[in-house]
Amino acid sequence: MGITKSEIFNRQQNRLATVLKALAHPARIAILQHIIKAEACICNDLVEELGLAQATISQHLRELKNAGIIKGSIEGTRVCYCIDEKVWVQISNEFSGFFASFTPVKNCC
Amino acid sequence: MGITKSEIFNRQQNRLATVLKALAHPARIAILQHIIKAEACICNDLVEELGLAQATISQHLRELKNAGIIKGSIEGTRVCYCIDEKVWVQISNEFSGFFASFTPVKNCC
DNA sequence: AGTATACATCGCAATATTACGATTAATTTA
DNA sequence: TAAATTAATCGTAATATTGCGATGTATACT
Repeated sequence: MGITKSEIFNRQQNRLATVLKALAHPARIAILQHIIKAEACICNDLVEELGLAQATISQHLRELKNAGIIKGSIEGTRVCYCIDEKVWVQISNEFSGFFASFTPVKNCC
Repeated sequence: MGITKSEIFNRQQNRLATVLKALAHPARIAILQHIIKAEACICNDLVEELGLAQATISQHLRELKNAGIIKGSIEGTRVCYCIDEKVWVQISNEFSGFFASFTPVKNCC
């Protein structure tokens, strides 16, 4: 099949999985780290920084943007990307909530 | 191509991406939530709980196991799965570190 | 021994992802 | 206006993922 059966899972599970998928690629991790490090925004620098083709970087940026993690604003011929603070905090909280939901048990394995 | 160029990213980026990928599916999120909720371990219950075929659940469990997130111990004809506490904490810390690395800036977008 | 139970694995079909060259669109500079 | 710059999109090839039926394997029950 190859198609995820989203309808059998709840909204939270699908949402979490979607965000995780957006983050689940080394190039996209690297892109986010660079955006964070550069403090300000980025664009074509990433192509030189990462050593991937421009089309590939653009595709990764689109995925991050679709997930709402980053946002871009047009500045002349360039596009300035940066972290969407609101979403970042929200995701961060969802994640800590998820990880905090587990508390070690002794009676198993 | 369809193949990720892992060699151009560092160990941390690849590691983070791998773990994220293992978590990035609603079925695997649901499996983890069920294991956590049931406190003890699980096995065939997941097939009835989630409504996916046994082969499919088994495949998802293998991915979680490969990522080190869960571990299973054989108990007769059954296999008891549970969260690997050590790895869970480690991942949790890596994630909070990653999210904490961003601090809001004003001069952009 | 023979049957039942619980999982893992194989093989397949449908679909998604990754990467890139080529092209297009918009803006800036000469 | 022409050329240059920047980035999005299209099309395509290679590969990965998702899901399942069928089959294999190991242990438990009778």
